[in-house]
Amino acid sequence: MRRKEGDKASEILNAAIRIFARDGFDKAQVSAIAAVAGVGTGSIYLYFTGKTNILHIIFSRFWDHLSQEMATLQNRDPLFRLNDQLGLFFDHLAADRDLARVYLREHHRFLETATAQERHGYAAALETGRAAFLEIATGRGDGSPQPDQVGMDLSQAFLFGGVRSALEFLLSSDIPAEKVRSNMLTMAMAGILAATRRPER
Amino acid sequence: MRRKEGDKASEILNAAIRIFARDGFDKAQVSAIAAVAGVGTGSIYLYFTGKTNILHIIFSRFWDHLSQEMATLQNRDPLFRLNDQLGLFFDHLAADRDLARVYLREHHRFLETATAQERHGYAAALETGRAAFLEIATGRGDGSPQPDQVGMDLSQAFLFGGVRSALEFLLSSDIPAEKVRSNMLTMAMAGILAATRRPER
Amino acid sequence: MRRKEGDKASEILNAAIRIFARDGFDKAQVSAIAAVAGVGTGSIYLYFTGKTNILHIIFSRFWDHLSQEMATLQNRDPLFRLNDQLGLFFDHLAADRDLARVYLREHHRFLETATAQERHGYAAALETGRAAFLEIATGRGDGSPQPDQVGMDLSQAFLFGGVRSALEFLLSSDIPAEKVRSNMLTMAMAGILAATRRPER
Amino acid sequence: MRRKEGDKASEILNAAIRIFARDGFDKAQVSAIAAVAGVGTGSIYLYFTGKTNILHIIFSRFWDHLSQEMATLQNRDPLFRLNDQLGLFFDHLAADRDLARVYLREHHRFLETATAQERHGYAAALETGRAAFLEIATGRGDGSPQPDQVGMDLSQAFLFGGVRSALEFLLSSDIPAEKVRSNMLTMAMAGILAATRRPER
DNA sequence: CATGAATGAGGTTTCATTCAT
DNA sequence: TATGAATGAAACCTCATTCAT
Repeated sequence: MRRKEGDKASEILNAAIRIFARDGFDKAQVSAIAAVAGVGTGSIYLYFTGKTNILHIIFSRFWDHLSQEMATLQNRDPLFRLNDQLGLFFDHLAADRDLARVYLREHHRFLETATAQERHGYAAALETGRAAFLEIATGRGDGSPQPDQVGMDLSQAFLFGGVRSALEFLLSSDIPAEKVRSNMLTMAMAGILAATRRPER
Repeated sequence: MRRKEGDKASEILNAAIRIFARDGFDKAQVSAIAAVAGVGTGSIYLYFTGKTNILHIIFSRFWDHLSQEMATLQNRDPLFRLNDQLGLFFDHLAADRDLARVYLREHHRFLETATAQERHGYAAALETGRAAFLEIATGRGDGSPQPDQVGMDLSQAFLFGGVRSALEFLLSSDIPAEKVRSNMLTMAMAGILAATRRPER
Repeated sequence: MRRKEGDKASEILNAAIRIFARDGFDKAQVSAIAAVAGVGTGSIYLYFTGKTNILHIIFSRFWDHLSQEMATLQNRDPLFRLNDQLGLFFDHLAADRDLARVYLREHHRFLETATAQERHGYAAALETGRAAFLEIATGRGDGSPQPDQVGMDLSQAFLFGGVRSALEFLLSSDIPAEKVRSNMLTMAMAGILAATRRPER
Repeated sequence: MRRKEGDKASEILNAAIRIFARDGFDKAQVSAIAAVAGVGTGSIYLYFTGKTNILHIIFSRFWDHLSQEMATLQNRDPLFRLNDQLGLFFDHLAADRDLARVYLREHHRFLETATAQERHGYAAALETGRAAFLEIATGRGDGSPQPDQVGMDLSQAFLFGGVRSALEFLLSSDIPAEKVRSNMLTMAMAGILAATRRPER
């Protein structure tokens, strides 16, 4: 009588996403997660060190998976690659709206309290995006020896914020994900181009 | 024997912003707010119905002020007007980093639980931005009778998300606000243009 | 623009009876009493030492008045006198149902915490009843030198309990006070007779 | 490793009776109950929904037990049966003076706030007494087709009030319970007879 | 490994009382 | 006298975490 897939830890993570999405992290009760996961309350602590740890692992796994998939995107054109990366990020969250909800409301906790180890996948994903960005900037470069790193990081952040809002929009409306996705990417691409365009002479 | 500046309610709101920024809404203690405000714990309840109400009023006042200032922006070119609006939004939050922090982490609670009355300023600000957006879309229009409203709302959301991330970036770095602001606006403008551009023939 | 009758203290006492009847002593708020009395909250403390003191004075005045009226009952037959006394007690509370409610629920606090001074009227009323009782017992006596004082006190208490329940009954029904009163007195008289009857030979 | 006697819920109820008797319901602290019961404060809420619920269950159990025992009283003479019922009521409370104290001061809360379910035993006890009363009234009847129901209810209430006062008397004196009991029943019987006696021709 | 009964620290809110005006 | 804004102590209840079984 095995559960659909994966071990008990995954069951718990999955249940936690539902509960965090419904109640928010602070109001969420560990016992509720256990109930949804179909395990005893105490069993949670066999797999996780506590409620916060569950949240960390949720995002840790999310970013691990995402960064791995991002690494497989091989489009030669860095602009399209970045486009694909953002699309992938959007798709992963659009596919699990509860997870998206948790991302929107609780991801800051992950960044604030997770260990470097737990943030590894996140850092990797960020770096992958950064690489594409750099390639765009230098590729268009006509010799510019020092692309503005700060500006690039900010641009990258800006795009993430845009995708974030697109997800928020998706959750609060009945618009098909595909339409939101394409609109969102249109703006993102334009933003990238603007950000990497060299200041007028 | 008046208080330093403003009434006691404002003192409490101000203190709450500091505490919410430091501890987050859920962990924030009313007694800590009272201590920072220099009033007795019970006095909080003379001015507010509870902790949640304080949060609502913080954002309610913020949006009321902002929407009023946004209404004064009179640039004839809607694109520049929108640019000014986003800048204004950014400036208000960049000027009070604790408030920005609270905005980033707790604004969703405001949208989820505040009354329509409390959300009035927010709605007004949104509408002001929407109007500029519509003007851009139709102004550029060559007869297009029905600008895509959903697309416009999404674009607006996208921009807010971008500004949001710019603020997040600002808080986590030592970059001067001015630099973040200009970079952010560059991307925003490019996004707007892309969003309102008619699909290629 | 004087109030109907009496001074501010009486207004407060009257208001307190309404509030105590409605909310119970513990839940009753001093500010609510002040509001009903039409005075400022702080003014309460010009006339009374606190909430408990108000309760004490309510009952103190009640018993003072009652004991004085009881002293005027001059029926020569002690049985009828006792009957009149119980009737008087009933009438006073039946005439002010809020006061009756307060009596039913809070009188024990008066006995437990009031000073001897405050309980003076109560003691006097009790003594008046006791005297009638004793007269009945000895009057019927055929030489019994020592009427059973304990038994008499208990009998008196029993009667008070009966009247108490009659009042409770009155408050929870629509029966006319007069009917309740007469039924109640019928039982009381029978009880008295039984209590003072000498054990069968 | 079982607890001394009974389950933890009973321990808590027992402790609550002591604390309610000592401090009154409103002043009683849940933590004090827990301490006396020898459990953690939080454990209270595993067995009861709150402080009020504890009070309800105390009286609910009391009346359940009492009504069951009352049902076993089989004296053919309804007068003696009623006598036994009152005696039983007295005995149960005289046997636990703290419970008696709680009854005297807090029973009205039970009647005012308990659910019909919780009041079931109370209603049953009342009905048992009513039945005996009716039997007395009709048994003595010489054809009276409609005994005065209101008068009977009032008489029953009167008796309960008398027993109530007897208990109050018992608590405030050193008189042996047995003496209080017999005196009390003497008066009660006389009252019943008077109440059920047909008005003189 | 698994459980869930038990714990107790901790926080929001109420309200009797005070006192500056 | 009269006021009512201000106070702050106090208490119910929740829930993350533990541990005996």
